[in-house]
Amino acid sequence: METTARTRSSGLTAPAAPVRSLTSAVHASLRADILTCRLPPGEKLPIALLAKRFDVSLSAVREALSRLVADGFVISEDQRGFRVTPLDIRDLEDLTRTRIEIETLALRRSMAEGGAEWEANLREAWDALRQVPYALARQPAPHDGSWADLHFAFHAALVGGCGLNWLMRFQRTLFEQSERYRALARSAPSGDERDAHSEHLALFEAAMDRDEETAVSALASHYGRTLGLVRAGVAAPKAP
Amino acid sequence: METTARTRSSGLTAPAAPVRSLTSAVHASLRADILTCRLPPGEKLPIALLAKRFDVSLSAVREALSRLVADGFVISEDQRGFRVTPLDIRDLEDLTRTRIEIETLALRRSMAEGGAEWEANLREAWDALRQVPYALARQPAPHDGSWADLHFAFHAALVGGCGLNWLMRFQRTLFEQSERYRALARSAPSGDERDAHSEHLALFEAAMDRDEETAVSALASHYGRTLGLVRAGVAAPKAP
DNA sequence: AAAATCACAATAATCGATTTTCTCTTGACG
DNA sequence: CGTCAAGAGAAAATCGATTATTGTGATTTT
Repeated sequence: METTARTRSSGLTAPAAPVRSLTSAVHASLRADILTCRLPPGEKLPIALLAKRFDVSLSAVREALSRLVADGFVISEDQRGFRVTPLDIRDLEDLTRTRIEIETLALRRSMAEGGAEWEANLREAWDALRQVPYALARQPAPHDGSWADLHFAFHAALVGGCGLNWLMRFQRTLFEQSERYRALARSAPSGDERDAHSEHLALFEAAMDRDEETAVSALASHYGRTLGLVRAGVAAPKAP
Repeated sequence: METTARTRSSGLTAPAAPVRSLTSAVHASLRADILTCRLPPGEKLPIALLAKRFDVSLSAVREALSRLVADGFVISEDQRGFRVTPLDIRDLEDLTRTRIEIETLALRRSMAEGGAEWEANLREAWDALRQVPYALARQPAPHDGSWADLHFAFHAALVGGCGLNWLMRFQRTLFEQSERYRALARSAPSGDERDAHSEHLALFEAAMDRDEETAVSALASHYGRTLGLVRAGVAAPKAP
């Protein structure tokens, strides 16, 4: 029963493995570039070019791309290669609503069934997150201990007591997908000025108090705010 | 606004594309074998062997396997190759509970918000399903118009009015994962003797009546029954 | 001038050879 | 006896070459 701190790769960043294959390395690198929008949505991903850039063979790139397709970050069409999955505002709305639905579900279950272990993990995640200033959220890439990484860990800990692995997997998928929209919003001129700290704090306290209604509404407004910010950011994208 | 009957690839079987690349063909074939447990859970998938069997190169197989990893039907470990994702009873329970949670959510939304189009699609899916005897569920592989295919289409239609694409995607994922357990149960000596027809009928009628509570409980017991059958089937697997 | 056609360049898909990493066996050593 | 280590064999990962497809733009046809 692996419980607490191990390698402390909180989650968002690549799984524990310290890169055991070239393919994995390329996959991780591309993934980070996509998550942060350094590789913009819709961008063509020419295999030969990438192979040169990473100094590996075509096959390695191809397989890395296949994995990204699996993750939903890249799309492929037979005979027409790969491209970064496009983003659009309609998808973001769908994503956000689904996120609220799923996490509400999971959060309720966690609060109802979560034991001491859940509480401990949640507190730990919150303690770690609170110490990193939100300003660092713009860090180039997520890595162990980065704000993005701790942010994910916090939200994962919130629903970590629900007892349903599949639900948590979906939560993760949705979180990662949203990450790209967040990156987009951050790069926009309007920036994102928000008090993430107090939003998270409210969430944390309501959860620890097992106050379902407060927690659930805090969650919904937290995500609603994210949606608003991204919408504003996308509406006024930086000049080409 | 693509609405009604087109190619009528109801869903479970491979997407419309008539196999545009070798890789896609291998992927589809392996996928079908895994879904039906012709390739048993946990089975090693040696690349060279598969390449010979399908008469294609290593790369093609490798990429097909990568895609299956994405689908969750295959797992891979760097340097140690691929194997069919194992099944276990704990996962099935998780899967079933999550399924009930998610579909309940989606079904409620559909009933609350679904319009005439939703009703029409649902009726169409039900009419198609009711005409195929459940006995044919044992058909070797899902294909357009097979019971498995129509069964999926029916459940997809049920939640098709929820308005959340992500939720529907998850519904699909869960359905496909369950398909493997169903196959397992069918192959077991205890078989699965059940009145799927009336279970589906009850579901259909409650949904059309917009009777949320009845529909939701019908859904839960429908899946609960599936769980029970599979459990029985797995407990008494056919001899090695 | 617009549409259809053809040849060429660019890019993706596929292949089979080569290199690297694991795994299993055999035998020495504690 | 059980543990550990070296080495042969098997399998996976990687590579770069080859083949097939697509897209483009010039050329021809209506």
